[in-house]
Amino acid sequence: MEVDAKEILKLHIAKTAMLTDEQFDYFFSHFNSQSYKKGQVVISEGAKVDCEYFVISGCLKAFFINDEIKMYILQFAMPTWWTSDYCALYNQKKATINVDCITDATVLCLSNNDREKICSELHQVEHFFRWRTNRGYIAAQKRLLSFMNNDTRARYEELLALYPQLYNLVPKHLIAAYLGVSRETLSRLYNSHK
Amino acid sequence: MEVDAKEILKLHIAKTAMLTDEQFDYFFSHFNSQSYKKGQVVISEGAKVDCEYFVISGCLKAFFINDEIKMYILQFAMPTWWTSDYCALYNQKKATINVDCITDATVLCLSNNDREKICSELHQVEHFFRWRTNRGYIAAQKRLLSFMNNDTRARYEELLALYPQLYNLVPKHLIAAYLGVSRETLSRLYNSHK
DNA sequence: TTAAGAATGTGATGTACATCACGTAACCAC
DNA sequence: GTGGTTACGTGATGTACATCACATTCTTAA
Repeated sequence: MEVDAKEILKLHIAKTAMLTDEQFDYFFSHFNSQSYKKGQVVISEGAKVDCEYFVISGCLKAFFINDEIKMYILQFAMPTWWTSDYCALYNQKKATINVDCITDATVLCLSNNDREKICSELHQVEHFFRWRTNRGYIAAQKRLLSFMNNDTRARYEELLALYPQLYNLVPKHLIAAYLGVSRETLSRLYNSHK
Repeated sequence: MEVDAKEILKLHIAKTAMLTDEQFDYFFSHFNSQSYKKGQVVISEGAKVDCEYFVISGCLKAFFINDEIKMYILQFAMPTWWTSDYCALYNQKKATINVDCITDATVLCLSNNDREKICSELHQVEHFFRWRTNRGYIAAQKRLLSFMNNDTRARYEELLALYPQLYNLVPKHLIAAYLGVSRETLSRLYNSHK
């Protein structure tokens, strides 16, 4: 399992950065493996945020709760995805969002300090994180556009096209929370024909 | 003017990265200064995207046109902001969004190739761009949350709190296009008391 | 100076959604 | 198995918004 996780991260990094085996081993030595049960909380609003998380297996969600009532999902985190409360992490603030596990999950944790340390020690690691964040930025911008431009049905179909696994993996009210509509509306949507 | 621009960029970079004067001069040598008139197009959909733009003066907008009808504004770019079609730029694709000038403007252009070149040559430059993108990512995520969570009035007030200059600088239908509502709705919104 | 085009206001009407309310079915714990 | 919680469907009603239509100013160019 440990070995698997290391291999998964290695392949993931190799797509963007060139690291020698020794460099990668050094890089990897800063990660801690962690296992969670379905429903377990990883980051909770108001708490201190120390780490970001690289998902090895399972599925997490990053979400915001408004007025203690409505939940909005910022991101589903599947294997090889990164997640955290980046706003809190990078600015050393208390968490404003929550992260928990939709299924049992294993992740690799990297602390903020260690990330900054290895980024300054290894230029290629800094390069990797620049590109990773870049892709995240582009994805967030696309989702923003989709929000403004498309109606709920189109966004629903877009989501399932992007993550076909999601339909069977997560309960529908979470999909609704990602799309930003009520579960009732989503239910009516895919039960009406077409 | 040239001197001003250089100084503005230098101060901007210094907030995130430590560059010696020679390093900064070298960095700066990759930028081209460019002036535009109000209404001039910087990037148009379907065209090749070569550069990103650092705004020295004036105000630009990055926007998407849907079905040749409705416009959605992704970003207003004010002095010391960066803008481009990053999706197209980083993936070497044709532009899917447009960028043009709301007012007369001067910018510093940096080509994709040159950015990658100086990023690999100067670790501190890579560091700068990682942080810049990071801030963009966090801002995009916040805006996404605001879209899901807040109604139009709250988003309108949020926008004006963030950019007080905007109210007098840009026509209201552009503010509506940023908020993702019709200009009629926005008009009714701030003309109804409260 | 004038004419044309933008930007803005405002009414009337339609609609996609939220919300509330209630019901049923599936899952889990003891 | 039984009771409790979670997931999910579906009707009725309300509302924030889009859309269309038209009037009014403000801007700009010839």
